[in-house]
Amino acid sequence: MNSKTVPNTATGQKASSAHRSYEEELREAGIRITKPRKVILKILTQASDHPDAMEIFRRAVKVDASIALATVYRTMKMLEDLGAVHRHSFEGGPARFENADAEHHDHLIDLDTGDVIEFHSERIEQLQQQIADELGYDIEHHRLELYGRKRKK
Amino acid sequence: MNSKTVPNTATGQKASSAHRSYEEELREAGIRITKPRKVILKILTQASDHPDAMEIFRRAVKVDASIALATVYRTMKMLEDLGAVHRHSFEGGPARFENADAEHHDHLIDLDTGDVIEFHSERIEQLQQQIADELGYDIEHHRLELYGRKRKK
DNA sequence: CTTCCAGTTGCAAACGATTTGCATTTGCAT
DNA sequence: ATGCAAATGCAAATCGTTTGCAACTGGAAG
Repeated sequence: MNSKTVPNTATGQKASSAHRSYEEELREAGIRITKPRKVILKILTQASDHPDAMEIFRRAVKVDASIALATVYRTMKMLEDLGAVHRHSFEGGPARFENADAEHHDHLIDLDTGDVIEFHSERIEQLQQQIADELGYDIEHHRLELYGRKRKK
Repeated sequence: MNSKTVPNTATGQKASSAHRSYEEELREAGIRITKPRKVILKILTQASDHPDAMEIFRRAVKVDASIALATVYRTMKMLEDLGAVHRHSFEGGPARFENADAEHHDHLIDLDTGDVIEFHSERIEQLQQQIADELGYDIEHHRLELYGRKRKK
């Protein structure tokens, strides 16, 4: 009860089916695969929502009570630097993460539930590009978030 | 060295010329106009950039050394609730504020300098609206930020 | 132009999210 | 098995922001 992929392509299986497993990525990058990391990576692989660090920590502790919150933060930072996950800082709240290997998309955040719905508009992307061009800038990345509530009726 | 309005309509005078002065707004809302508030409001009226609370505080202290940072935060919250200023939380950094009575616009943040360039695309607004419609949502507000660097050459 | 008190203030302590220092483990290449 | 840089857990530190509280002050009422 926290996130949905909207173009709703297939039928709701594990939304974030990593193409290349996280462990493979770490191995390729020459980064150690430790016990706490395994736990966190598994949680991320199974997650179909956009959990924040504390939520990941809660799920991790259930598997291995000795894992520290700091390790979750360190691991998420590592994965972000590696490009394996994306960090989103929605309105005020804590940063929330999602697997990076999905196609690019933006988010609509349900103000009542916190649910995150993903969407994508090629047309908007083009317009953004065009605007940056006109302003003489190269876009590194962007952020488009719609905040709203389910339409009544 | 921190913000520019891009459509660059007129020649760079006080970018945020409040239509209705802040003091008028407070008065109308039945909110007291105190000494520290006067200082902060003046700073905001003169600001042509998007200062954060600490920056507003620094400028305020030059005028009246006894002003507290907490007062700046409280005043900004008050103005935001009043709808007189907009709060933007760009990438990680602290919240930055701007006068609310300009026409709606989005932002391009210069990753090298922190400068904020404003832009507006009616077409993008329409597309966002359309997307929300399709998803069955009413947009409360949105956030579109482009992060980039000045194009080389 | 006093009086009065709810609204405001300054200050310091509390906060939530995240990061960091450090001494202790632990992957994993040898 | 061995060695050591990398990673961990823990606690303390940081950053931006909020809050409790006692002292202070606009500005409406007299």
